[in-house]
Amino acid sequence: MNLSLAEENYLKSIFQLLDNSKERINTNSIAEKLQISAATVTDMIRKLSDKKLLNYQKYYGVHLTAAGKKMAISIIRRHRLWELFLVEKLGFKWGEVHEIAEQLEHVKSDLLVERLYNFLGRPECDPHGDPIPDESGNFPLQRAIPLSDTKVNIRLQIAGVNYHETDFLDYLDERGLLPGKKIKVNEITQFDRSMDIQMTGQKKTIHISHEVASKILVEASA
Amino acid sequence: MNLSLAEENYLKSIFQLLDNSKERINTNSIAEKLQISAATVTDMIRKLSDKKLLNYQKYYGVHLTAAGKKMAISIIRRHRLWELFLVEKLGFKWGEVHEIAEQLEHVKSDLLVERLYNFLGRPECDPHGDPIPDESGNFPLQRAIPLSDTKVNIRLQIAGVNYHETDFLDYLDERGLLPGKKIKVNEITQFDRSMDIQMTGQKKTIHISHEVASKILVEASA
DNA sequence: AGATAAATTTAGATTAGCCTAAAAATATTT
DNA sequence: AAATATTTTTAGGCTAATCTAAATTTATCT
Ligand SMILES: [Mn+2]
Ligand SMILES: [Mn+2]
Ligand SMILES: [Mn+2]
Ligand SMILES: [Mn+2]
Repeated sequence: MNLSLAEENYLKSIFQLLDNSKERINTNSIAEKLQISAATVTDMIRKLSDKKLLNYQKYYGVHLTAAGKKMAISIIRRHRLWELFLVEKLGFKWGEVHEIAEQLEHVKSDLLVERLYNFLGRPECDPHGDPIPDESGNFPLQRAIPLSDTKVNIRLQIAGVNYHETDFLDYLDERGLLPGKKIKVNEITQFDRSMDIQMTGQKKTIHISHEVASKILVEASA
Repeated sequence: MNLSLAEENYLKSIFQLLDNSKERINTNSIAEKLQISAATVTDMIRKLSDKKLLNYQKYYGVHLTAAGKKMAISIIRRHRLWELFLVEKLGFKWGEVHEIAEQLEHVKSDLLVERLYNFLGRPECDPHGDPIPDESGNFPLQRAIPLSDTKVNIRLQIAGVNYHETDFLDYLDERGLLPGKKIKVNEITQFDRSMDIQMTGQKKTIHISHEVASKILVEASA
């Protein structure tokens, strides 16, 4: 099945909106995510339905078929591999890569993807800590939790973020709060749930709001 | 100026057809190169003419403006950098990369191109020996000549090819006749101008036709 | 020079992917 | 249960990039 750029973007967006939990999503949510009109979405989901990539029930939204899901995961895989390539190999910052990966993800060549995957060392996560599915479409287990859900004095490692706006990524960049970095929460202010955190081997503490902490993902560190 | 994929392909093809020598090229040659109808070409060159990327005189063909030439060179630069990336970094064979580079060349990001260029060591040639223009659009000097134009017993180095069909590249691949390899012509058969060549440090000689020799580019070797 | 051939343009369609406005269906509120 | 609001679909249109067939222009041949 050879899909157009537009079709691929719809599938990817629908997959992300379903979010492994919702049974079906509605026309308007797709329209909003892709910043196009609802009328256009109706046309396209009808087309994708004809191609058996999703199930569409008039007035009641869509969900992906197995084939549609497979395609969506493949596009996400490509996106994340390219993002990692841009950061790891070309020295881009993590806030700079999304737009470029939006283009690169549509390059059609299975061989290319597999070679890129190996070139990058068969990675499990992209620069933002998002999981990269393997060749078969299986996602690696994610055991990261929001920093805001942890307690003080536990050794943690930054795994990624669950919010991808460039401003936020730049904010973390400036403070050195990047994936792989080891940190510890020194104190949590009960009042506003803001926290003082400290990076392993550094004296200085960093104070971040609950809002920020809730967008940083961490896992237990050895 | 943000060009569509189609517009970029027209500019690249027109640049290649003009070949640094022709004053102007005609509608049919573009149609044939891009495998589309002449009527479609007329429409598109009118559009590119409106955008001041080429000069078009009805019934008398086109030639590129400075702006059009600059764009064309930029696309060729991207194409060749990606081809080199695929061969050097991802281990593709030189016959496998063209189609993928046809897609990658249209990814829009100047920063990406410059980072890729540096990642590859600011190269002067793509995997087929074709010159890669620098940031300003200047092509490195090419001093390679067809193998068929050389004499016997001169130390030569393979620089590239001037024919890019996969079958031909595979033929050279099988015989180890790749860019960088040092060779010497042992004997030229007057009758059909076929030649016996030998790779430096190897006993075995390889016999190739004039046709093949005319498609291999070589330069003097130290 | 006139006839014929070839190349080019014009005219009229088509498809994908988008739009707005109006109509229809569903959901929510009173 | 009506009325109202929201969501979705339908209808009709637009642009980019393509096509075929017909008309026109230029080039070549006798
Ligand atoms: Mn991204
Ligand atoms: Mn995309
Ligand atoms: Mn190529
Ligand atoms: Mn191309």
